[in-house]
Amino acid sequence: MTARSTSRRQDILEAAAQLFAARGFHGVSIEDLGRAVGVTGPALYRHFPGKEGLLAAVLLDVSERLVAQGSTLLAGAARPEEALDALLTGHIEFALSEPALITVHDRELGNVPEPERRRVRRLQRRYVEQWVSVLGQLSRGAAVSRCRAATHAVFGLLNSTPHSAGGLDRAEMAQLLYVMAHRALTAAASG
Amino acid sequence: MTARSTSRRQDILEAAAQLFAARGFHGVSIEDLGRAVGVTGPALYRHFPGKEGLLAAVLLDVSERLVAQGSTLLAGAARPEEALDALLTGHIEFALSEPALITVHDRELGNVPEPERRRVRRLQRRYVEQWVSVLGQLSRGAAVSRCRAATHAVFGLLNSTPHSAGGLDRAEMAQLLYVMAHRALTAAASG
DNA sequence: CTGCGTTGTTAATAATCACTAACAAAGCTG
DNA sequence: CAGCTTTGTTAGTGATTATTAACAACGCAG
Repeated sequence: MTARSTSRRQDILEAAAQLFAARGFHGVSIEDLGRAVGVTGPALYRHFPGKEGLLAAVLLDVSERLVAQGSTLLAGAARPEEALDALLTGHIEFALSEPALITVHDRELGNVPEPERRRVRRLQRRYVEQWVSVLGQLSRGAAVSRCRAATHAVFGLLNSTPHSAGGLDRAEMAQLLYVMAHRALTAAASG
Repeated sequence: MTARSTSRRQDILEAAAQLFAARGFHGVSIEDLGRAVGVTGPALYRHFPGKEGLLAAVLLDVSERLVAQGSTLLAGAARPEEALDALLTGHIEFALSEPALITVHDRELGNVPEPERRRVRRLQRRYVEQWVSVLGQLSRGAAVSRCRAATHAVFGLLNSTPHSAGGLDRAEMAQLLYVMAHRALTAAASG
């Protein structure tokens, strides 16, 4: 694999994330994807096995990055409070930097074929469990199912960024999301 | 319009909400929609002008119901604290009762053609403004753009229910969502 | 230079899709 | 009962789609 083909492949992945986020998997054609990187549709088959395989590559990439980031952050945190702070800050940074990836990540799993689908699900589950374990440490006595539901709810809050997008600048938005998510989680952990 | 045709029309709308929520607008065919209510595909054209018109009807219905519910609740609330409580409880009830409608409502606007699209957008905006006005009363000094962002974020939190779905029973989930959303909003209003 | 792998192209294929046309049953209205 | 409306059917039609085939330019290794 040459340097040129690597960057072309990366261009396709990024364009695909943008288009899938904006119009949904079935709302984007192979021709659309090619045009977005300046080639014709069938050229994509030189880089990916097909449309579903392209989506699978996008989802595997984002899922792996989230889990890897989570592992790194958890390893560097001494106390659970620090861990929660790191997870929140990291996820917010990710959501604000790559809104298209975040959108595709929680909408398009259903269009990924097996066996990649199973792998993506596993990674998503592992990322959720990283949050759940921190939440469990912070709230003695809270049921795991409650921590899991709270984590999903906070993901919904944080991942709403791509859809609201609006009037706040990035720093204000990051701070707002942090304080809202933090309060929501501590409320869930102590309720 | 006979009683039978009304119920058939309603059946189609409900089936369409389910299918659009599960697979996305472009992931559902007219044949799929017909089969879901026990008729062939083309029979739908007796009740709706086409696939886009059907989606528009679904979105107009849910948008109107949310605004109407919001108006009723706001009219019955004496103080802003009561209003917020009512909006939260009402939205949670809606999201838990009709997850498919909630999902379609915040994903499929882009596939609604003009001029219905404009009407749906207006209704969605009015519903957001109902929340924003209450939030503004509760937090003197907070910028409107901040209140709007906080409202969108809380919608993301509350509307995450369809995707997590999991281990909690309905009453527990409702209470968890309430406390998380309430804390998140008061944090946003006072930060 | 020669030859080969890489990365494109255009053209064709087969499937699917939204939608229309033509026709049929069935119920209400006169 | 006769006729019109409602609601359905099956059989097209034309457009779009994902994918494959066949072929061309191009860079690079020998």
